Formats: sequence, C-alpha cells, structure tokens
Amino acid sequence: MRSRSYSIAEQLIEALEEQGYRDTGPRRRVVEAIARKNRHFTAEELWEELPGIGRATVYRALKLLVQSGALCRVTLEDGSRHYQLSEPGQRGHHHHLLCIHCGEAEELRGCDVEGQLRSVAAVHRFQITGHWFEVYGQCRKCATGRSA
Amino acid sequence: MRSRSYSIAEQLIEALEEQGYRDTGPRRRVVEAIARKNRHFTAEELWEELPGIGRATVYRALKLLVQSGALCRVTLEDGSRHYQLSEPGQRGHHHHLLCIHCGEAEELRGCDVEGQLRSVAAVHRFQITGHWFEVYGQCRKCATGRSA
DNA sequence: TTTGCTTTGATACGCTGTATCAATAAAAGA
DNA sequence: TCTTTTATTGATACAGCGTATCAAAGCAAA
Repeated sequence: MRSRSYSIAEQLIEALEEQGYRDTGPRRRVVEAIARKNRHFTAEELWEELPGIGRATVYRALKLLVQSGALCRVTLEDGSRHYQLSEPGQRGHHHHLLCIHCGEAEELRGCDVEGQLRSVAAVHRFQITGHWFEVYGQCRKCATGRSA
Repeated sequence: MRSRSYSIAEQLIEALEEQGYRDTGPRRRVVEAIARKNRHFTAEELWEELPGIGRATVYRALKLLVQSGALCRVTLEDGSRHYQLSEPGQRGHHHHLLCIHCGEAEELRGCDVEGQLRSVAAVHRFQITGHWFEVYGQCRKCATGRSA
C-alpha cells in the first residue's frame, strides 16, 4: 500500500490551488465538510454545518470547486440545485443517477448519450453544443428496502 | 378546408377549461400573448408584454397551463426557466432541442432515451422513476447564418 | 338580484444566489 | 522578521424569481 494517498479534503484544496486560489482556514473548513458528505447536498445545508463561516464564503467555495470540476452541480426534479463530489478521475462532463430517497448519486455508465446526440443532430440538422441529462430513481438498496 | 380549426389561444383556454378553470379576460390576454410567441420565453418576459395584468396572474396562468400539458417548462443551460408551447398532440413527456440563438425549440425525435434508460437501469440496478434531458445548440438557420 | 365561488392584482414575503466593501489573512519580498 | 501586495472573508444589502395573502372584483347559477 502506497500511503493512503490524499484525503478527499486535500484533493479539493489542491483543485483550488491548481487554479491559483489560496489555501485558507475557512476554505479548509468548507472542503472538510464536503468531504464528510456521502450524498448530494445543497449550499444552504452545507452552510448550516459551518457555524462561523459566512454564507458568501460557502457559495464562493462551491462555485470555485464546480469550476475546477472536483464538484459537480446536479439538479433535482423539483429544480433545486445540489452539489456532489465528482468521482476521482471523472472531472469532465458526465451524468448522474440520483436516488431520490437516500440521496446517493452514481455516475452514469453504460449509456451512450453522445452517440445518440450525434444521430439526433443529423436528423434535426441541429448543431449541438451542449446537453443536460439527469436520471432519477431509487438505488438498489432503497428499492429493495421499500418494495417489501 | 375544414375551418381553420382552433386558434392556439383557444386551444389553451380549452386546456384550462378542461381542468375546471374559468375563461376570464386576463387569462385570455395571457394565452393570446403566448400564442403570439414563436420561441420559448420567460414568465417575466411575458408579463412585460401585458400591461395592466398582474404579475401573479401571469405566473398562475403559466402554472395551470404547464399542469395541463399544453405548455412545457424548459430549463436553459444557465438554469433559467423558460416556457414553450407543446406541439399539438404531444402533451406527455418529451424532450427538446433548444436553439441558443433564436430561441427556437424543437421537440426531439430520433432519440431513444427510454431504451437507453432501460439498459442503464439494468447495469446500475437502479429503479428509474424519472429523467430530465435537454439538448442545446444552434438550429439549422442560425448555424448556417453564423458559420460564414 | 342575491348568493357563493373563483379570480384578480397589489403587496409582502421567502428562497437562493451575488455584489459591495471595509477588515483581515496569506504570500512574497526586503 | 517586517512590510507590502494581493486575495479572501463575513456582514450586509440587494436582485431575481416565484408564491402566499387578502380585500376587491368578477362570474355563474339560482
């Protein structure tokens, strides 16, 4: 075993530093709170867990982390904005499966969105520049726990 | 030719009446303004075109029309909410191709989202209950007009 | 008409996110 | 270490968007 590598919090701080932002006390507290999360969360929710930290600071940190790709923004069915850690090595564009019960968010595999889009572009003669795709449902654990 | 059938405005009023809502003066003005639109629009934008009509009235009418399926809500890349007439006979769930320049919104054909979702559900063992999919780009006219 | 219900518009409010700005902290240089 | 420079912070005000409230007005049916 090759050291237990970086903690999640450290990786987030590093993502900020890579962009030229400083490693400060308040930011550290924000990323530590994010690292403790095991589900997607809202900005407000995060802020409530950080007494003494300004609301603006939390929003700012989230924005920078999303910019860096370390965090991603997901939109729930009701339109509310949540945030979620990107899986390691997965900073580019990707999609999520969001569990509406436990809040688990998996990154989507086995779905050829891009391929579909190419065919759509051809059919409609549209020049596609972006898309947004989220899938909602129940994860395996929640589905089995509740279907009984 | 079999009369020019209903105007769009009348169809919208009808969608409201089907749900038990009344045909009133202010609502008529709202649906007429919607019928004049040939692109997606925001609630605020619509309201500005309707001097004398209360803001709440506009928002209320939009909500009812979305409920009825006659109008659909689309989300732009920046997260802003727009509205758009559903194409006739297309009140259920469907997806859009949104032109980021002219605001044209086509309903998406030739994309088997549901089929893809079934395979995703199998791979992830997720019980899918909903999804959200929007595609952004330039329509044919805007793409050719600007690429020169 | 009268009665009962819906709708309206003005307004206040709530939620989420951003701009402002003086005070403070971090980094870099002497 | 001290100083200078620049970024960051937190309080606050504000902006955008949508909803709740409520008295007044409108519509429908009797």
